[in-house]
Amino acid sequence: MTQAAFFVLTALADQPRHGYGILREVEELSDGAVQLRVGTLYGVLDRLTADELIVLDREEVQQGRLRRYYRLTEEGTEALAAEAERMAAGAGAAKRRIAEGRRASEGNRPAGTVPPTAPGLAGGLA
Amino acid sequence: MTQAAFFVLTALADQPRHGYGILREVEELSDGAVQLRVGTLYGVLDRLTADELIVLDREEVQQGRLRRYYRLTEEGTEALAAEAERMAAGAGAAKRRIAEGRRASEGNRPAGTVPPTAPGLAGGLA
DNA sequence: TTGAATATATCGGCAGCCGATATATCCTGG
DNA sequence: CCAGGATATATCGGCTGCCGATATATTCAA
Repeated sequence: MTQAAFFVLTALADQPRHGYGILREVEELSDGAVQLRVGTLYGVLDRLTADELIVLDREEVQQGRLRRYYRLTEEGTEALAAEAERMAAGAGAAKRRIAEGRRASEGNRPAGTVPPTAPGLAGGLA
Repeated sequence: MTQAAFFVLTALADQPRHGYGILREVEELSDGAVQLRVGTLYGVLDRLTADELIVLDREEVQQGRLRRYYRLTEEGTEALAAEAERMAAGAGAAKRRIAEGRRASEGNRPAGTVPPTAPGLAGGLA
């Protein structure tokens, strides 16, 4: 799953939204870190629809402007949950390895000089 | 940062590795979930080198076969840590939103019928 | 009346992943 | 002895997918 698809699914996870609303929501939920582009959105929407991860919920006309609302399917919710799990596992693996690398480059120092930052190495990537 | 680049950096986070070793390491650290392809690897390696996130550590000849070892630069370690942070935040945001969506679709039901599965809503996305 | 925000959509360029392919060595099994 | 698989490097073309630019239309504020 691409980054863009992940964020679209995430934006739709709590409630149905229309295209432009997804754009704003992704920016907000990522605290401005992720800016989903208009040119990216509709391709993603088409692909997610084709994969049946999202579905057209309804169409509304608000103040003369068409709003096309999408919502997650059950399959889409599962796919998003699985992806979130993989990302969390990947992030955890990276963090542990960085810590390992730091320990290795620090070399053997007199016992007790290293602050106990080391986390447990439990858990892998699904 | 692409997924492939992320996993290459992760594989290199604890110690220098050569190309083929990265391939095996990524598969192992992801528990078989991620299979980095040979055709993908060298492009990633070139780009990461150009971006100075990794650097050629040394070359060895083991049993007549060349091994080209790469290692993370300080910048590479920082970039990986930052990406891991973003991924963890994104994963957390997705999980919270899925939970919110579940609550919304469940509607108002008689108090006490819903098992207390709801996790804490702490943390945002950087 | 001009510009920004809202709202949709398309298209071409470019970046990047992947399968196929190539080359070469070493080891194991038949 | 030789075929096949693992180890190890690298390249190339095709396809997918992101992004900037562009187009259209309405509403509202300056």
